Amino acid sequence: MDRRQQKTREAIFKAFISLLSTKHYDKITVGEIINLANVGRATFYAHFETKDYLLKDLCQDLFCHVFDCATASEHTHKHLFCCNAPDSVFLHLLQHLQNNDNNLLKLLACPNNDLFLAYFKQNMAQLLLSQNATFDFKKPQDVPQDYWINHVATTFVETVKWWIAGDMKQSPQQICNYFTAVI
Amino acid sequence: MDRRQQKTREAIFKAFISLLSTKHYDKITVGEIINLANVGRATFYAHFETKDYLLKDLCQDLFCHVFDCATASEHTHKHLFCCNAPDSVFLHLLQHLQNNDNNLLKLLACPNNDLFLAYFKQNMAQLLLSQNATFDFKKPQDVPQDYWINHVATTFVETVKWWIAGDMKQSPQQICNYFTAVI
DNA sequence: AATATTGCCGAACATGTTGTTCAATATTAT
DNA sequence: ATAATATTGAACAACATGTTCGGCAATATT
Repeated sequence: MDRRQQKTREAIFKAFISLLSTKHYDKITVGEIINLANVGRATFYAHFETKDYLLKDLCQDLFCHVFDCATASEHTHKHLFCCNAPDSVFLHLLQHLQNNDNNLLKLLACPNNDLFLAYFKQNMAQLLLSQNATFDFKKPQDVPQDYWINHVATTFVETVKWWIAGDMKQSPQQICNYFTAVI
Repeated sequence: MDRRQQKTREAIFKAFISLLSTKHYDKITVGEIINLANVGRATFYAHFETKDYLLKDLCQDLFCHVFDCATASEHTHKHLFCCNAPDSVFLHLLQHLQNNDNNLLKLLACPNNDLFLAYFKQNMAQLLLSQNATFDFKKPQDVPQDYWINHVATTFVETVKWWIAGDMKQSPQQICNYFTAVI
């Protein structure tokens, strides 16, 4: 890809993230984004059809990386999955979050950024499906599978939100314990 | 209150609910609302500062009624709470939902109506706090109280969402069972 | 019943946002 | 070098917001 495209794309992403951390998604205008990104109006629309697509693309980039890491870790540090610790994929994600990889933290802390959280949840559910065998044994017998998946994904996202809202005073391990305690 | 005010207020609420059930909150314009409600522009703004306040007021009206019912039921049909059935307040709410009281269903089924769901959750959490003694015994010992409250409220809201998304094929009792199974 | 108060109307208005277009310019690839 | 491609910035129409106003209609007060 053209170096120019990369530069503007990243500038827009960066400006967007920065704005998201200070105000609600709905209240951010394209004008603000392009000002902060120092990019022409026409350029913005050459990259992103609308603001909604910008968020979508950003999420795709972000989650693609994080969750690829998570699944890749099956191979790279497989030990996490081999020692009777079926929750470790969660722990792993929490540690990523604590390191604030990819500014995910900023976005999760945004006031009411529901669209973003929906994408997060969606990716979680997908991950859970693929990891199905690993944690399946926990599921109560008489509950539908999709209900269960949705519940676990939701609970994880909510747990993270709660963690961040409280300034992340607990360790990832501690949070992971809370999470597994209620699941 | 003046009869005229009531009429327009209700007309606006009705139009708003109707629109919400067909499209996303963000995409609804004040113009559409006043057209459907058959109300002048200035009148709308005499009643509601902005569209956000309209939603807020609507939620207040709705939840105030539903949750007042729920807490009032402690007195009116106290039997629900006296027979070793600490989950019955949930069942009670689910039955309300199935009857589609106050069009709550329509609103819950809306695509991505996160603000509304946030209000719902908030009220749930409040209810849980007030009912604390009733269900407290379920809480895992080593988990913070506010984390637990948030978790239960979230799970309930998600359960309802899942129920509605699947066209409410299960009975309230069945849903209540799922809910208690995962909690 | 007469009067004062209050709410409604609807049109017009300033303001701001969106998404498109276009010609000029700068950067990259061949 | 030259062709292809990305960026710019300004201008534009279309639309949404929230305010203002004088005239009108429904209520409340006496």
